Order: sequence, then structure tokens, then C-alpha cells
Amino acid sequence: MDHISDKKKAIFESMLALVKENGFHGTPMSMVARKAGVAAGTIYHYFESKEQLISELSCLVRKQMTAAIENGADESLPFQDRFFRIWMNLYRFYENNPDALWFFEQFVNSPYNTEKEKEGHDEFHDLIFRFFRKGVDEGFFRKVNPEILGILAHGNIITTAKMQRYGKIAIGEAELQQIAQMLWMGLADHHT
Amino acid sequence: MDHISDKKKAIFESMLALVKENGFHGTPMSMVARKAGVAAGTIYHYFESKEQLISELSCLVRKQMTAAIENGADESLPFQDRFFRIWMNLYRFYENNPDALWFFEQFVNSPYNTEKEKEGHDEFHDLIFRFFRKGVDEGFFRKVNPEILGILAHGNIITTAKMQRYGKIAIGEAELQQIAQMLWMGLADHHT
Amino acid sequence: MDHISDKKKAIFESMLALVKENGFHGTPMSMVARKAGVAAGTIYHYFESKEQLISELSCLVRKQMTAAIENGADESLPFQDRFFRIWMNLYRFYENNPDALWFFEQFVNSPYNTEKEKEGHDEFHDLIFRFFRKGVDEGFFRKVNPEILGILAHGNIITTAKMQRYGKIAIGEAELQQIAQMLWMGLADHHT
Amino acid sequence: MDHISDKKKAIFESMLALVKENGFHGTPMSMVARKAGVAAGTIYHYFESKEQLISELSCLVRKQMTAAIENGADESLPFQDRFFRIWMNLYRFYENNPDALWFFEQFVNSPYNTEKEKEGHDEFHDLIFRFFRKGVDEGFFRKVNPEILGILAHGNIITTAKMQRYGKIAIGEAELQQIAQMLWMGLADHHT
DNA sequence: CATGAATGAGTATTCATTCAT
DNA sequence: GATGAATGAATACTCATTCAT
Repeated sequence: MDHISDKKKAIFESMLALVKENGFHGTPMSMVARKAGVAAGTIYHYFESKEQLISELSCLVRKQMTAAIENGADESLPFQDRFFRIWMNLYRFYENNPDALWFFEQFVNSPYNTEKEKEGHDEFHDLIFRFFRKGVDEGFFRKVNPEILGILAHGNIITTAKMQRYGKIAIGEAELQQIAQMLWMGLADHHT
Repeated sequence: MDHISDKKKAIFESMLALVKENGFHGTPMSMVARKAGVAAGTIYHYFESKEQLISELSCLVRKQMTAAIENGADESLPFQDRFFRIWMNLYRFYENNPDALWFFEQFVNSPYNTEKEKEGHDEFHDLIFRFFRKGVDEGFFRKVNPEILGILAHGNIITTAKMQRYGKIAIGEAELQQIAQMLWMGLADHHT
Repeated sequence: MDHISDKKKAIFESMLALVKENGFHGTPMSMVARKAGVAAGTIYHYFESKEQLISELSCLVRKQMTAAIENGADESLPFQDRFFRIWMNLYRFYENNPDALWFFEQFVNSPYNTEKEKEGHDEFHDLIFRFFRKGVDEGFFRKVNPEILGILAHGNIITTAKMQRYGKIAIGEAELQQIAQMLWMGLADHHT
Repeated sequence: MDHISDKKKAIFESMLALVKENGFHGTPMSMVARKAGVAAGTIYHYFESKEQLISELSCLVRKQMTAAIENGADESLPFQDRFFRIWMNLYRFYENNPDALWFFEQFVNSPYNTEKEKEGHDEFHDLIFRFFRKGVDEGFFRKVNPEILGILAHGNIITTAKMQRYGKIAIGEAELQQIAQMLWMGLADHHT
């Protein structure tokens, strides 16, 4: 059923929001509990430790990111359309879920992102990788390790989302189109 | 002038190295002191608080980043050459100073990076901005807000450095050239 | 009558075994419940509190100790035979019920052994006392407060059982005989 | 110098007294700190953890016990005199240091008394052992493993001290003499 | 009777910071 | 300037106990 109890969901959401405000360290479990409307001890029925709560939350966020992309994975579309669709889908996800973006950025560079964490299966990464390999194989992209292309593309989207979030620079629809376009042009194989 | 006492330098280096290992929270002042070979109290002769030590360190790192770029700012060179030179210079800096890269990435996404922090004058940012504005003005780059271009370019370099640092994907000289090349192609104005 | 429900028994046994492993403090009620195969709340149908569970368990153990002795209380036997029989019966009880020995030793020296606890009627103590008073009255033992003799004798048995349990010193049948013999010789009235 | 700082001593004494009242678990570090007149954190300058504080305290107590015996180790005295002297010295120690007696009894039967703890070198035990081996070798005691004799004798003293401490039974000088005498008679080799 | 999710007070421990020497 | 012992507020986590189902 994959059913997540209401309390567990409330705890997830509470942590997500608070981490954005205060960072991992600045977010005591007691605060997570209060915002989630549960007792401090209750969290420990659902999660073994703060570390595990954060770890599970990172999995959840990654799943959401994966889901966000998959909408654009419609294989019947032309490749280039899929590229822009994926770019925009993921961008929109970050735009609409700034807490998730912030959480993830902090998580990646934190001691919570342990070796064990990194070694787990990462469907998000796989999805991206397959897409870019296909792009290389079919001549759309340069002959470069598709993994590199995927990571650069994702970095590009995150940079854009952070820019928008940061708020000092106006990023409208036109700019988004241009940024995605620039990425496509950069990756494209201009030989042919 | 601008002389940094040996102890102060030792404290900076100690913090820089430890933050990479353990993160901000995992790095108590006592540990910084021990690694720097000074007493805990001594740190407070040089810095008002942990926060300020981190803040000053972030300034120092930014200065180093600025210095790294400036080598490529030789205005007599053709613009495109300067672009690749700046790209590579900054990349090399991150490659050779992984502690600094790590520290900065953590810092940017941390509560230590306060509003006040963000509002301070940022010579690094200015330098980048001026360069990209020139590129736009002179027709090398698309007609896009140069600030956006600068941030995308910096994001590209950091993504590359982290990829290399992360170690799972082989990034050799050939790949570096390609990545910079792709960035250039992306930003370039293909109209003309 | 005096019927103990299966669950209650399971809870007693669970606590007894766990206390030996982990001590009172290291034995949370939830652990007792799990090992007993009941829900945490169920324990509170049978016992008012952890304290009372422990208190009742201590009574139960004392009863078992009393029963162990009583087998040797056959008044038709010569007094000396009864002495050795009691000694060995009690020793065997501790040997065969190391959990009980351990529990009792911890209990006696714990804050659970409250004043109220100590003041309750103690049949075990009475039994021992009567036996040693008889021994004194009939000239087998020295003219010493029989309560003292009883406590010394019991201490001797417990010391022996712990030695055996501890495992570093080989205690065989021969040694047991000797220890009991030494105790007898010590208590005996050598005047006559 | 074996010098123990005043604060460390205060912490030891505070713990010793409180454990007697409340047991290990009932004695939070904050309470130890308050009674010792130091801040909670201060304890952790001297001891790594509660466990280590307790462990070190147990060593200290054992040393005191050893010292108490050694006064009676005057080898020029007749063996029997030494026996009674050791018995009384150790008894007096327990009588005058009821906190230590209580602490030790609790400690021995607690999870703090780890395997590692038990395996450490134990001078107290060695001293006792050597004395009883000599007694056996020189024909004063029965031909029984001297280790067993030592443990029984120590158990006898502790039982006596606890009886006295317990307070319900009057133990005067006469009784003490008798108890020690009974122990001697018990251990003695009556063959010769 | 039985359950087990929920509670929240209580505990060991950490760590930025101070200050007497 | 330099030291490091001392501080005490803050935090993750535990567990006896309750109660709605």
C-alpha cells in the first residue's frame, strides 16, 4: 500500500520546512515534533534516529524528483521535445518545492550523506543517465560520457532554480526558455 | 599590512580542513584549536565567535577564488581565450583546494550564510559579472542578463569540480576541454 | 487458588531472565513485554507499575527459596543431617536458578528494595531463624544470636553459588562438601 | 604524584554518597555535579562518561580496601594474629565507609562491572589469595583451593558488615570476635 | 481482556564561550 | 598575548505509563 501514516507525513513535512529555515543542526527534534503536532517521543516510533529520519526524507525527495521527470519520459515524443520537457518538469519541481531543493542541497553536502547513503540504488540518477546515453547514441549530443552530460544538465537546472529562489535576479518564462536552450546548444553535437 | 598572524592562519587552515571532514556542526572549536596547535581560548583573541571565524574564512576563500580568476583577466588576450582561461583557472583552484570547494558549498547552503553576509560587497561576483557583460556587449554571448550567464558558468565549473572530486567518473584533460567547450557553445550567440 | 495466569507467568519469567542480562535499569518494560509475548499495556493489567512487578517477583523468588529449604526440614532426621540437607538444597536452588540468584542479589542492593519491602513478613527468614535457634538451643551451635548464624550461613551459600556461577574457580562436589563442612565446623560449639 | 585535584575528589565523593542513597540509575550526573559543587559539564573534564567515573571510583575503592588489609599484613606476627587482624581491619573499613561497601556491592552486580572490568589486575584479590595460600601451605587451613577460602572469608566479612549496617541485629564487639572466631574455626585444619 | 501508538518528563553528553592565571 | 579549566544551556534519545480502540 505504501501508505504513510498521517503523523509520519507530518513529521516529514515539518522537518523539510524547518531544515530550510535553520539547517540540520539548527533543527532540534523537539522543534520538528512541535511543528508536526506530535510529542517528541512519537518521532522515535517512526524513525530510529534523527539521522534515519533525514535519510528517509532524502529518499522521499529523490522519489519525488524522479516522478517529476517521468512525466516527460513519454517516449513517443521527439527527443528534443523530451529534453525540454524534462528540463522544465524538474525545474518546476524545484520551483514549486523550494523546501525540497534546499533540503537536498544541504543534504548532499552534509555528514548525513554517508557513504552507505551514496551507495544505495539511485533511480533518479539511472533515469537521467539512460536519457543522455540515448541522446549520445542517437547523435543528438556530443560524444561525451553520458553520465557527465547528465550531471552537468542537472547542475544547470539546480543553479537556475537557486537563482530564481534567491530572488535578486528576475527569471521569467523567457529566461527559462533561454537557459534550457543554451544548455541544449551546449550539449548538442554540432558536427553533423 | 594585511598581515595575518601565524596563529590566525593556523586557525583558518584548521577550520577549513576540519569542515570538509566533519561539516560545520561536526567541528567544535576545541577541535579547531587542537589541530591548529593553540588553546581554545586563543581563538577568541582573533575571532569574536565561531560564526565570525566562519564568516571571515568565507571571505578569505572568496578572495582566493577572485585571485584565481584574475590571472586570466589579461585584457590583451582575445575574449574567447580569456573565457577558457578563466574557466580553467577557477576549475584548477577548486581541484587544488578541495577543502575550499567543500567549505564554500557547505557555507552557501548553511545558516551561517546570513542575509547580512549575502549583502556584503562581493568582488568575485563583480568580476564575473563584468566579464560576461562585456561578452554580451561585444556579441560573443546571447543577449541574456549577464548576471545569469555568470552564475550559470560558475555553476558549471563547480559541478565539474564536484564530479571530479566525487571520484566515480573519470574526468581527464579531454573531458575538461569538452565541458568548457560545451559551456562556451551554449552561451555563444549563434545568430551571427 | 493462587492460580497464576499464563501471561503473568510469562511476564515474571521474562523479567527474571532480562534482569540477569541487563540489570533493572537496562530492562525496559517494553522489552519485558516483547520477550513475554504480550503487549506493553498488558503488563499493566497484572501489575500496577514496574516497581510492583519487581516487588512481586522478589516475593515469588523468596517463596521458591523457602520451598527449596523446606524439603530438608524433615524434622525426623538428625539435626546435622538436616543442616547439610538445607545447605545443599538451597545451594542447588541457586545453581539451577541462576536467574533467581542474580535477580535477588541485584534486588537486595537496589532502591527497589524499599523500607516497606524490608518490613514485610519474611517466611524464608523465619524458617532459617527457627532452624538455627533450635541448633543453638540443642547445643549444636555456639551460643550466638541465631539470627546472626542464619544470615552468615545464607551468606556462605550465596557466596558459594556466585563463585560457581562466576566460573573462574572450579567448584565440584568435593568442594561443595568441604565448604558446607567448614561452615558447620565454624558454627559448631566446640566446648562440649 | 598521584595527586587528585580537589574537584575530582569532590566528584568521587559525591557519586559515592549518592549511589548509596539512590543506586546507579537513580543518580543522574546533574545530581552528582550539584552535590560536588561543580557544573555538570565539569565532570566531563575529568571523566569521559558516567561509566568511566564509576569504573574509576571502583578502582579507588578497591585500593582503599587493599590499603585497609595491608596494615594487618605485618609478616612478623603469628599467622593467626594476622588472620584476625586482617578480618577486623577489613571489617572496620566497611563499617567506617558504609558508602564504599554499598557502592561496591551494587557495582559488582551491575552492568557497569563489565567483562573488561573483571579482567583487570586485582591487587586486592591477589593479596587475599597469597595470604590464604600461605595458610594452607603452613597447615593452618584445610587443604582447599586457597582462592575459595579467600572468597568465603571476604564474603563472611561483607555479610557481617551488611548485617551491622542493616541495623536490625545488634552486633557488638563480642559478636564480631565470635564471628571472626567461627570463620577461623571453620577454615582451620582440625586433622593435626 | 488485550493492544500498541502516543506521551513527555528525565538523562547523559556536547560545546561555544568566559576568565583567572 | 596565551592558556585551558570551568560553565551551563541545549539536544538527541529513552522509557514508564496511559488510553482509545
